[in-house]
Amino acid sequence: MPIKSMHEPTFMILTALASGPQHGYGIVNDVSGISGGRVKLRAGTLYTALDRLRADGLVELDREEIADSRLRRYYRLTAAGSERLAEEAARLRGNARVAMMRLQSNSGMAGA
Amino acid sequence: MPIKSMHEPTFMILTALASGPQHGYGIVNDVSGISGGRVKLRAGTLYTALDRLRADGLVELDREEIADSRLRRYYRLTAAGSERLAEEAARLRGNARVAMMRLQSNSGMAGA
DNA sequence: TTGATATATACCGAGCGTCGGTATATGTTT
DNA sequence: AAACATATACCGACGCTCGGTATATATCAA
Repeated sequence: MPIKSMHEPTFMILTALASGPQHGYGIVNDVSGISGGRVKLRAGTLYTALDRLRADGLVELDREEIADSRLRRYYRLTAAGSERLAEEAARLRGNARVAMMRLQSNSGMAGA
Repeated sequence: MPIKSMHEPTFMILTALASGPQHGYGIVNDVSGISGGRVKLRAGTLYTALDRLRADGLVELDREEIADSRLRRYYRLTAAGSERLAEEAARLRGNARVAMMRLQSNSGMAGA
């Protein structure tokens, strides 16, 4: 069966991890930055997604640290996670391309 | 509030209509084609989405025809629908770009 | 002529992922 | 003392899609 399409928050989490391991809160901030403030990950979304991505083998635990007596749990992309993200990115780019081409070739059609 | 992100089937329906009015079944076939067979719109998804998009003012009824004693209901993008699709396409392209850049700069990191 | 496939519309329950809120806990800033 | 940032995690509600079903006509194959 064809690969099911991914939601934006999930895609952004994988993208955040594509530049190296990060902990949950770091992902939230990174995603906010790379999306121009558009995607504000909710705690519920983040940790639910992280658990799901781990179960799917796309993300795994990197290490745990204690910073200022607060736990930091770092996650990283697996090889499968990188592949999956690459596929998704290619799909998004393709979809964007088709839409833009069609919009452009019909840009002057109002009322025609 | 920021514009909520759109799911792939919805995006594809708008894209299909970006090249001109089409009826429901035509949209299904068009979307299958432009997605390389990846997105097979279900009847439930299509008509539910069409109703929602009409309620949101992104799509409107174009005309109705009878072909071979079967009803054909044509839909078209509104100006708001075109704008919305353009925004979405730009967003997708941006997301794909960030993901690809990050994957590329980390392409040789396995085991590092 | 019976069944399968294509065209064409539409509804419905189930499932999944996100949203929004809440809880817990520590450190810093006002 | 209150507010805010850091940091994790759970939970109910909501929305969109999935998968199945229903209806109806036309064509094509067994």
